[in-house]
Amino acid sequence: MNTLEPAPAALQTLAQDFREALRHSVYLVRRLDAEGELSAAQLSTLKMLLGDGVRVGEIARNLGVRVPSATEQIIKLEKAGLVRRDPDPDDSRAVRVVLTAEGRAAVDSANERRNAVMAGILETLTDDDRRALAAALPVIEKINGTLHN
Amino acid sequence: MNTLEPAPAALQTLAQDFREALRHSVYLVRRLDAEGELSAAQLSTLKMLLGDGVRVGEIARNLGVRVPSATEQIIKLEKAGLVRRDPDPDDSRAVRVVLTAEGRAAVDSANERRNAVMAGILETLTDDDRRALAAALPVIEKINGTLHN
DNA sequence: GTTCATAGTTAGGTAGCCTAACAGTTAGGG
DNA sequence: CCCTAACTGTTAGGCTACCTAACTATGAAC
Repeated sequence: MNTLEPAPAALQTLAQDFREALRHSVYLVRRLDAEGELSAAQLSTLKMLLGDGVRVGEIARNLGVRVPSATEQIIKLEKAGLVRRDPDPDDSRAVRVVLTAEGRAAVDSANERRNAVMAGILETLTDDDRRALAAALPVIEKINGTLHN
Repeated sequence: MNTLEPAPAALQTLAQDFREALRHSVYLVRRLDAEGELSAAQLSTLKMLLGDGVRVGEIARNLGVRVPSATEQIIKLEKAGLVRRDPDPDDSRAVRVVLTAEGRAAVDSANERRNAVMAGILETLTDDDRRALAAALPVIEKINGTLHN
């Protein structure tokens, strides 16, 4: 659209290719998550709780989902004994979700298992490949950051 | 685990970081798909049909889903008038799924819209960022390729 | 010409997301 | 004060996209 850009065609191509790569990666993420005791959504939720108690709204915002979706995950996790819902001392409307000891253990083991699978894949790459990947990571994170408005 | 590796810790870290980046990217993909006339699953299915007629099993394999899931998508697309199911002349058990003219148009427009959004994001990066990203793309594709067994 | 394998559909179930409607709590203005 | 508006979270109901199991129909092998 903008003829002042140096190489708009290259940008389009990169956009297309990157988008395609991400689309395929969704399947990879799916496979990493498939054989786990914890679903992707649950693991993401738990990870967020590693600090102190977190409110439901904040969990939803960080996950990029609506509040009811976060509530749903939290209820499942609570039933599984991985989180606890404490009343917020400062605001009795709010809830502070905190990890239980089991929850913490579950995060650790799920993370380790997934990382091991990914490390296994990365092991098959060349050093140059891994360097290129590492160099692009901050960029990908920057792109992902676009989401947080 | 393997002490013979030159830098196992770095590999673990890269695995962890890359996994994290991909996990976040799922939300980006979700956003790209959200405001579209075509769902992600439908667009992926349609894209695969740009060549000649493709069999249901092949579509499922390429999408990384089971055959009934592919059937389900195809039926929806057929109802929307975007694909046709022709009998396979060589094997009457099989079905050849082909794009209709509307289907082709839908792929094009959906692709263009999504690419434009992604290009808009990439535009905000530096040249170095884009170079790093472009360099990593083949690596990411290689990793994704791991899926196809 | 049974028997076994293969291609696809149908049926029924689950996870994870959504919006709309609700209940309880807080905060501000008359 | 209290009444209204804003906010936090839950409940209810619905959708999409996946799954497994069971089925139909055709093809292949012997």
